[in-house]
Amino acid sequence: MDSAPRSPNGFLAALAADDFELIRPHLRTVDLVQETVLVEVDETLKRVYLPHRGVISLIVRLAKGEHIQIAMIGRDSIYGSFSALGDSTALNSAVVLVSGVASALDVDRLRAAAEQSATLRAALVRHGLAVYAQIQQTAGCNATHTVESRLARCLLHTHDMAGDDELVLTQESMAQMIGARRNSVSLVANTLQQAKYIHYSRGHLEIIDPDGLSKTSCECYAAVKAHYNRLVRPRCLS
Amino acid sequence: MDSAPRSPNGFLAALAADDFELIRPHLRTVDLVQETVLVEVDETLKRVYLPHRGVISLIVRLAKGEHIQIAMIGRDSIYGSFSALGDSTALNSAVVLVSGVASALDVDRLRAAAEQSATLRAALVRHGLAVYAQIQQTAGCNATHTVESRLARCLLHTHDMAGDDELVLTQESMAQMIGARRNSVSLVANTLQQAKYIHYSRGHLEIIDPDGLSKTSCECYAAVKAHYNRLVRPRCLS
DNA sequence: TGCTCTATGTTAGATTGCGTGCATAGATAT
DNA sequence: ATATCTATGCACGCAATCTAACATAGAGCA
Repeated sequence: MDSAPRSPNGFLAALAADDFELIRPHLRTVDLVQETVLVEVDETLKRVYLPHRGVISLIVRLAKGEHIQIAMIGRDSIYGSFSALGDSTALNSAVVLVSGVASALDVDRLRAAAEQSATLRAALVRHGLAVYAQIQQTAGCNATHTVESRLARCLLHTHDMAGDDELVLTQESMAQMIGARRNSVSLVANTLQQAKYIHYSRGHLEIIDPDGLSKTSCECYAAVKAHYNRLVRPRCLS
Repeated sequence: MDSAPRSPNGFLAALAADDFELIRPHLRTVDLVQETVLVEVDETLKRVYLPHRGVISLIVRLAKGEHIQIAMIGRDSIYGSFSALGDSTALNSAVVLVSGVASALDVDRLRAAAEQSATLRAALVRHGLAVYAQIQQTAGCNATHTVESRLARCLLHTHDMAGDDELVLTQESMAQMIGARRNSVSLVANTLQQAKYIHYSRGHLEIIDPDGLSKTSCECYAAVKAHYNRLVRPRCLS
């Protein structure tokens, strides 16, 4: 019970031994390279991804070329859980936000395994719901909260998901994540830096004071964390 | 094939005969009364709902007492599909937005049936994903689109979901749906009325020109419709 | 009929964030 | 060292929306 985790990915580590055996032979390790598009909306998802390090960003592309981030997948979770349970047409686009490493697995293999195991299906549903919880909170947050709150929230989430204090992120990409303009982000990022919550320079961002960021963030950070704790019991959102 | 539909609810009507038989004995008809809270976030969902008429609104409650609508469930779909597949703790609150009638079914019964039938599970996943698609579009929409576009989109969706041109809806409730203030809604609702797209009076709203509303609406309406058509093949979002 | 409540209309000022453009400075290449 | 590129800082005007308050008019009730 207190042995080292079988996998650095939370989804895999929490699986029952039987379920893990069903998919273990098919796992491949892949690099997650920042900016790589894993899948676009309406394409068929071929592989699910289980990050060990790094973050996958789920985004909705809008008509004017904007792309709004709706959720993030990190080392605690899996991208593509619902695809394995049913329809493998991607509902959104997935892009690597922070470089890292992941296990990858053919959707068909995972689907076959899920058809054999109710507990595996249950795990996939729970992880899918954790993403669902993120998305609904994003919807509420985007409707009413300020750019400053949303940025703080987003940085906290990224920090948790990546499990690393240093992130490679420009203000431009942060702006796209929260659906704001770059100059608006520049302003509030400056404020956060002066408050010593973060430090950044030319695309390198360091989270110095997560508690400080929490104060600036809206309640959405805590709300998502609570859902995650119940559904996924993550290591990084402890 | 061209017989009358077995049920006025799209989810039930599209089920294979075997799957329908699994749950038919447990269906109960219930009234959906406007403003009724079906479940609050973090409560255990007892029953799933399959509207024949009327609309159920899924909302996220935020810290300052706001409640933002993230999706709607109408006569084509089911509220609680994911609860039956896995975790039955509600991730959001569900409130009756437009009065009507629904079939209701104990979550436990549906879960038991789903455990016996892979095709039933697949249908539940597809309907759950249709809601997921709504929520992610709401997230993007709330981030960047104007109150006017969002209101037009929301009215079109409600119109489709309810399958009725006349809705009982105040400007206050519309405002809460899209996460805006009542006076902002008053302004744009006025514009829409002058354009002869809608007519309203003291809580009674009539959709006169859906095509006109489509022009005012952002692309999010069409995007959700496309996902629905693929996943659910609804009758009302033809 | 008159009273009251609720839904809607309207206004004014404040604020947030956008659109645009440009300046600056660190990083990289030559 | 110089040039160039990219990330960031910043400023100005503008549009959308919020906050707050008040006016009005149907609807229902006494």
